[in-house]
Amino acid sequence: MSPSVRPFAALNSPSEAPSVDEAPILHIDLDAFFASVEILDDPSLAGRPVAVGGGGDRGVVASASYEARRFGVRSAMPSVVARRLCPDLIMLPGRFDRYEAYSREFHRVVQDLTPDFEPLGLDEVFADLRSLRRLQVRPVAASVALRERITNELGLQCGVGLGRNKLFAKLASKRSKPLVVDGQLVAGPGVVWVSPALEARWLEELPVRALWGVGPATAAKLEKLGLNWVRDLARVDEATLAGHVGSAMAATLVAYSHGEDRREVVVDRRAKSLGHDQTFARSLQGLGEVVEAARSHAAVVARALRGHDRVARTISVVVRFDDLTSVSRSQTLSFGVDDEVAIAAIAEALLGSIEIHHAVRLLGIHASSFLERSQNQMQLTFGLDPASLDPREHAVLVSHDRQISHEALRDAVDEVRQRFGRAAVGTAGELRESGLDIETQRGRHAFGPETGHGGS
DNA sequence: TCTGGGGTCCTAGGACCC
DNA sequence: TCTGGGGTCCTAGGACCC
Repeated sequence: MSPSVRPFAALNSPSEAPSVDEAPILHIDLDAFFASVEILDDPSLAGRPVAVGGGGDRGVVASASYEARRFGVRSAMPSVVARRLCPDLIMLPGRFDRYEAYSREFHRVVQDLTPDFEPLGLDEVFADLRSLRRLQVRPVAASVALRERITNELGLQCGVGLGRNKLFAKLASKRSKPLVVDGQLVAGPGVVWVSPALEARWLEELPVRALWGVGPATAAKLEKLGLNWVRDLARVDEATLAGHVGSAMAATLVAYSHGEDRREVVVDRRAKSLGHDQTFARSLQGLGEVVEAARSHAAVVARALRGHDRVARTISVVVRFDDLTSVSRSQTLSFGVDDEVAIAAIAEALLGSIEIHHAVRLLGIHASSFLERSQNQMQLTFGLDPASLDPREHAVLVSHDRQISHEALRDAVDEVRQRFGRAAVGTAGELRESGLDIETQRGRHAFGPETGHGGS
């Protein structure tokens, strides 16, 4: 059931146009973004069912054109299913450099309206309009102009939502979009404002699943409690709810059910982690193949870290088996790394502690606990008496070389192995037998269990 | 129909410090 | 002999978002 609230229908009525204080938060969402970029770059695709995503047996749809959606194709749907629903579906692998380029242009247009905006992924933005109060900016007029510029300058369609907070702005932008009804495409209103007077009516008709943060698992828990609608949440005891969904989620849900959302528009959100995951078309068999894959993963992560001018103190690995169970391991170092040999060494030691009992369909390596690269050495020395440090770690500090010392890294790898006991060491031995020792990669680093620094 | 890859945040338990 | 409470950091796993 959908809320019986008209979209903002009076764009030409100044008396109904909200002020910045009535509609301070704006949310824009580009329509079918990846698929639309593909169609712009290849106009022969226009009017045809196009999806971007993984094409193989294990792929999913990342973005689907409205023509594809008429057949029921949706984001996150397995590609196998999508092709079944739409045999003529044109499945494209995705060109993220292009999407990033369009995304930058998108942000440039938003920037012209206000610098107070927060991107979410490549195709969405929240903006806080309050700094425009004194410029007499009217949110609806600004939204209409924004849509026009995005259409004219980028060739992309989008929907805009306006509301008192992020919760309502996002609900509104969703309502602004085109809709597929009985296989037919119905145009959306383009700009929707949830006026404060109508907030309660919007919430009244909304299923819990429509709220930010409520996915399949939480929705199932709520359903068991008889909580299917947002209005049900408004009457629930928060402490009781917390017993089922955790205290943070309970507080958030109860607040949302009353139309309250304290989330700010955060302008300079900096990444807190960065990683690379890959699902293999053919699952990997045994530790040797997994370790080999980890090398190239480490190189990807290292490049990304350097691209962001960061070093990471924490390296994590995640392995997903064919039975879809996952295991992760992580290690936090006393220093940051951004070097593929170092990341590979830590990752391999962590992988050595995982029992590879099934074929491996996914491997991920992630980096977090960032330091500014320029701070790495200083961070270590600040407040520390070098005399209290392990002499080998001290060697890192006194070296002004950006590269973490051989010895410090070897100690870190040893620490991983100590944490996980003999099994990890034994597994590392297997690595050597499989000829995958890390010293093969660069020649001067060797982190075998007992070899010390070998190398050529 | 059977689940990607980029991320964020939360939780619970344990270690450690004061 | 048996036992505090708060705070921080780390780890593993889970859920969610685009």
